[in-house]
Amino acid sequence: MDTTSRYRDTARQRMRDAIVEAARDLTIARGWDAVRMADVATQVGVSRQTVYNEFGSKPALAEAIAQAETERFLAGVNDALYGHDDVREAAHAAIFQVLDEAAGNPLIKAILTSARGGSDPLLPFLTTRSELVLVAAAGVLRQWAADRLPALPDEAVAFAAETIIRLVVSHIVLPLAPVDRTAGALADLVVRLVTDPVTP
Amino acid sequence: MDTTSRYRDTARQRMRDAIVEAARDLTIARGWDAVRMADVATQVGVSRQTVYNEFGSKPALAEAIAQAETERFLAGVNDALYGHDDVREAAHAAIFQVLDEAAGNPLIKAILTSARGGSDPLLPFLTTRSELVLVAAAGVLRQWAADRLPALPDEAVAFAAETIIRLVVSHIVLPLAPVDRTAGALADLVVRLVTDPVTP
DNA sequence: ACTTTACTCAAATCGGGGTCTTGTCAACCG
DNA sequence: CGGTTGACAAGACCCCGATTTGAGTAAAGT
Repeated sequence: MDTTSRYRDTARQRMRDAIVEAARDLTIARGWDAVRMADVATQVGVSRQTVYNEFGSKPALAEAIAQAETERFLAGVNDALYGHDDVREAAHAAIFQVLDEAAGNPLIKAILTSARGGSDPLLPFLTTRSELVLVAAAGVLRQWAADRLPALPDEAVAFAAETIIRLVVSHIVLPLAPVDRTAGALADLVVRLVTDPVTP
Repeated sequence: MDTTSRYRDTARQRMRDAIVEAARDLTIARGWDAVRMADVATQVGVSRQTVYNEFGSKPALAEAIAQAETERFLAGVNDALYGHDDVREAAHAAIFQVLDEAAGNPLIKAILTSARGGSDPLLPFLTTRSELVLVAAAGVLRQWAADRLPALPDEAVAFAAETIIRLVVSHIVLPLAPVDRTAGALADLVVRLVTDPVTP
């Protein structure tokens, strides 16, 4: 029974993931309001009722999409940061990755930039999520700094993290230079923020 | 005739200014789409036809409003910068002034933040203007830096200016701390960007 | 367990009639 | 002349029923 229930759960989980993924793809393709629960079900190959059994409502499904996308995004940032020993290289990799993903993934872009007054026709409730993601991203950066730059005072880390996040979002919203150039400039700024003597 | 035409021109200019000011006030009060050309005319005390004679169309009037507001804004930044000898004080004054004005003046806020996907119901064509204003603001900062910090290389000035502008806009869009605290933190950052040794 | 079918109901969509605004013109005044 | 007034066509906008769509629920089938 243990194994059975475990199997059941993983199968169920697989189905949930498939539904979320299908809904995600449809959302990217046509926008959330044009996504029909029936379409999602058909695409996955289950019945509409099953989708309702799993997620309960359309907003709940949207929430699941947002959550999954957020986790993927934060994991990506985390991996980029920890994938390099040099501070500048780590910062560059993470910033580049975010800029690149935002350029190609409308969902991520919407999540990261919907905090503003912008009324994206996509997911109206991402406005709430946006702050959560930005706060979570700041947490990732702070954790990484605590691991790799333990000498840096918390205050300096917090300011650097917030500043870099704001600048990255700003460059997503209004890109002026190519992505790698921007990533390079911001990575340099990170180094300066992090190696600078504290304010006298 | 010289004096006559000059007088005519200043009278005309006064009327144009009055029309723009009235239209600006109405826009702030009710939003641009709710502004009727007839209301503007009545408020100034001229006929609707006169407004059309002066500006030609409603979009053209909007353009005039945006231009006037932009000039006032940039002049304010300029004055704040040149009103202090100390770099930190000058930066603080300018940043504070912009944050404060954006908080209280919806037009300025719209102009500064409409570049993004944000579909403000106010002036849809400010999207174009936004970039112009930000570029112009960068120009003001660069000129000031050239006057007050001639030793600083152009490249460093350009990066510092763009970075500060992006951060200020970011704090307008998503304010987290009180205005004076934000202004203080950004002013400190200006000092660091400006006094830092260049990248080795 | 999942599917199928059948149903309710709220909200979005559509259409059309009327109103309001813009933009233009010409006649009129000081 | 510079401004006002009144009139007017064209198009945008608004209100309001009629219709359709799609979310959500229930129950029976397999």
